[in-house]
Amino acid sequence: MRLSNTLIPTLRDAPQDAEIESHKLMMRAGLIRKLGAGLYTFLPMGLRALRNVERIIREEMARAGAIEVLMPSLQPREIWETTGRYETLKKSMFRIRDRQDRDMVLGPTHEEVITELVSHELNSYRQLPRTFYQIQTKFRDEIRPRFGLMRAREFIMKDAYSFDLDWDCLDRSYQAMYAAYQRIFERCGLRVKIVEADTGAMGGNASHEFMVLAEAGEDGIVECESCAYAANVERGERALTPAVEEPAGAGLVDVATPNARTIEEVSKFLKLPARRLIKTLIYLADGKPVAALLAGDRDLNEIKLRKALGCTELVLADAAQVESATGAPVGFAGPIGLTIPVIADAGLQGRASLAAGANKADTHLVHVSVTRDVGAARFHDLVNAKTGDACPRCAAGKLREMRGIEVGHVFKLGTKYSEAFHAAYLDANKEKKTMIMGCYGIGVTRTLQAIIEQSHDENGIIWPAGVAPFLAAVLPLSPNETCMNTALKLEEELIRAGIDALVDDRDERPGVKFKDADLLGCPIRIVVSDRSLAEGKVELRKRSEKTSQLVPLEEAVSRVETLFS
RNA sequence: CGGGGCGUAGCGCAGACUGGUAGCGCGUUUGGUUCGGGACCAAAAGGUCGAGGGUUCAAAUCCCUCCGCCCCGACCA
Repeated sequence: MRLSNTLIPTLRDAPQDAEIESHKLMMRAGLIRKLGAGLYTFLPMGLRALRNVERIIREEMARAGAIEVLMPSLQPREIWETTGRYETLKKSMFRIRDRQDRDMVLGPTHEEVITELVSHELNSYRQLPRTFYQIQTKFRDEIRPRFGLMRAREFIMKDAYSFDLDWDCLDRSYQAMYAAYQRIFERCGLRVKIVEADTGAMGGNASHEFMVLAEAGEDGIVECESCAYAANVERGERALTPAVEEPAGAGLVDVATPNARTIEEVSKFLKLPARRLIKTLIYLADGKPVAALLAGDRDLNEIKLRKALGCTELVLADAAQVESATGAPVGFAGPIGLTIPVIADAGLQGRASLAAGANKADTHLVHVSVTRDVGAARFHDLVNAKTGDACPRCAAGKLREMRGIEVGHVFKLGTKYSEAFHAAYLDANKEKKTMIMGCYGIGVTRTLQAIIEQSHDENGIIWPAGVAPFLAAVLPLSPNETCMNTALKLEEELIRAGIDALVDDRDERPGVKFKDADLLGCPIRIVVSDRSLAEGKVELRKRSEKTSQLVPLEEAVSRVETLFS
């Protein structure tokens, strides 16, 4: 491909709305352009790389025995009502009406569609197990689209669904997908961390996320320094050092703490470290107030709290609700004397000599003993694990926090969807059984951006060979016909060898071509110029390396081939 | 949805407080010189200043309404 015959609009400066490196580079290298919030056009370079990711996925899905289908994005409301998700996902779905006033949705995912299909088409144990997948555009009305393709409103996803005979069978399907995912991300040049994940609203009982470690990642991860344990913070646990009962000590004392509301202010005022304070948060669980207790140096995990309470809706109480529940303004809530239910983080069990709000304006209590003063509370794991906590799996390990971009997610779903759609089969004994499902997603467009986030330098993108839009960039440097013709001939030979090459045939100075070549990030750069041509040679350089080598012109193609064999 | 910020040429920005009819760098076009890490000289094109309304002799600038975009938070398969 000649650069002058395509559209690769590189930018010297990144648009001001691009925040993270990968987003800036996708804009600067002319991969994508924005149409609106969370809506992007793929330009030729972006599309070529995207197709490469898709190709890798298709190859690995085929190897794992999954079957490709393509389902509609536009879906009738009814199938969403079948599973009750028309209500639960209402806010995140784009909903539209057709000319007959029928309610439709733009599919945010396809469990309903595939299960509806399978319920009609598969009905014998002889036809199972089966795994279907598609690569399809999804639509989600994200509260806040951000970071380019990382969280878009329209994006491409590979989603796969397994239909199994029983739970053992599901385990095998799950394993096959898990292994396929490892291969896919490896071939994409990504280093991924596989973590235990929360199953969220999808239901099901086991789940792993494939995370690309990156500072810009939206997900928090905790991992053990010495064993294999790693989990999304949504679910990550910590080992509790056996609850040593601290002596209760002196009785409760009121202390005036004027205007000290936050943990930081109270800590400073009482000269106590945050971990000796009890943070009391008032929540409304399905509309009813409840107090959640945790140590001052901890962050509450709402997913854990919701599970512990067994409620569906959980919102932090507003100032008025806090005041009516505790009798004190926000900042002075404490567990003692509360009439609402109290639930406490297990890490507080046995602790003493703590401080807590007194449920009275400008007042805190000191010498609080959890056992003596808050004994009636229920204890559950309610907080996020953090760096330095003990590993829940191995004795010695300490946890550390990291951030990641979720590029893949595998779930054991169970029967939530197969039951709703009566996806069942007859077994060898003519008994009717419900299929067991798994589902497996890869954010394809997000993966593309994650590759750039993980593989770039100050000059631009460094494409891994498997996904590069072009494997080689050919730069005719000298402004004469010999040089240009040599470059074009080289391109032909590369194509004949099955290597996609991009020839920078623009009438530009060397510096411009070098800068753009670095920005575009093709794995191999071939410089053709009078200087080396005089000796019958061209210059080869890997994008990932600083040094180049001179090779005879006629050997150039074979040298490129060996670099990637 | 709450908080904050932004919207002026393709991109990055100044001008706004203190109203007087729009500017800089890069990019683009033409001509010339140049040619190994974003060249130089000369000439030029390109803007309903996000939209609508108001105040004023006069609005990019002041006021009101709306729209779009970004960040933090809440939220979320």
